[in-house]
Amino acid sequence: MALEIFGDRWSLLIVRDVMVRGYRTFQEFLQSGEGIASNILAERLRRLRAAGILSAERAAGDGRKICYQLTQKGIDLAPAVLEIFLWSAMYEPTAAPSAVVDRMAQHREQILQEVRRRWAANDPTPVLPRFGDAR
Amino acid sequence: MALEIFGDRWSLLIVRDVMVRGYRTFQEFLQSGEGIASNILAERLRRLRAAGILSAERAAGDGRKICYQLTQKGIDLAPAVLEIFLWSAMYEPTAAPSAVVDRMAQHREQILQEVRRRWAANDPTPVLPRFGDAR
DNA sequence: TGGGTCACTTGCATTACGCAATCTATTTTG
DNA sequence: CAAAATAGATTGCGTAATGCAAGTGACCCA
Repeated sequence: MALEIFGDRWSLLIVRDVMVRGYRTFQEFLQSGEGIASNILAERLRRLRAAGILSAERAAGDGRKICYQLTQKGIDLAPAVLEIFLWSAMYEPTAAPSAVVDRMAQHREQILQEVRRRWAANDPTPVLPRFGDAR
Repeated sequence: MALEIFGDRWSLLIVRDVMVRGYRTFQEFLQSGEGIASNILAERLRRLRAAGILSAERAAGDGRKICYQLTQKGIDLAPAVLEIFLWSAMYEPTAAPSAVVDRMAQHREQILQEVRRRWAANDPTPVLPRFGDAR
């Protein structure tokens, strides 16, 4: 399995954040509340780019910011991310309300379509609210 | 997400091995060809038990062996493991033949049912052959 | 032009990991 | 029944990864 890439605590979390929370910049990842250190974040972003999962370009309008986005290879992780989320929500009491989760579990394809649509449209609107923290 | 549990290189690999390759004992995990060290394996098995994903009992017939099995919580990881496998197979050239993978991708539910059936029946027959190594 | 922001980088202490050897309990062999 | 073998796991030790705080250079804004 792809655990050379995801075999660590942060990489999949970054992918999820850009995928469903619409995060795009270093600061957003850094302040996402999971507590990743800045050097580790930089290293993971570099690794994800090297793996062809993220792409990066300077933000139009603010030359300091770098805008990270999922590649096709990256967005193709959506089903895996969704399944891990659903499992997590099923067994970790602090996550999203179970009614919401149940509904999500019954409409997997619909959710994936929406995630893919937002990716294609470059729409950073979060797919999910943050429910405390659904980590 | 459940990356306190899976945020490392080995835990998900162990779950996959017991889920689809039918591995049950310390030696089988150790010799699975991924190269995990014995101290790390012991620690991961302990952690997975503590997380309620694996259960362990002495093997009937040979009191030295310990037979690890997935709990309900563990087998519920099957969809996530499958999606990660499919993604991996899609993007890593060394994995299983693409015809096999394509067929799997089109019959997800069927495969999951088979995995669950073998779990319920305590049938250790591998679901997949090993294709070199589909890691 | 000065202060703030942004994406990192650096230095250093702590922790995790990989490897080989070792230990205990149990089983098999002679 | 004693000796060798096997299974699961632990220990010691060197290396790599991680966390934390501080710093750097490019860029933006008043």
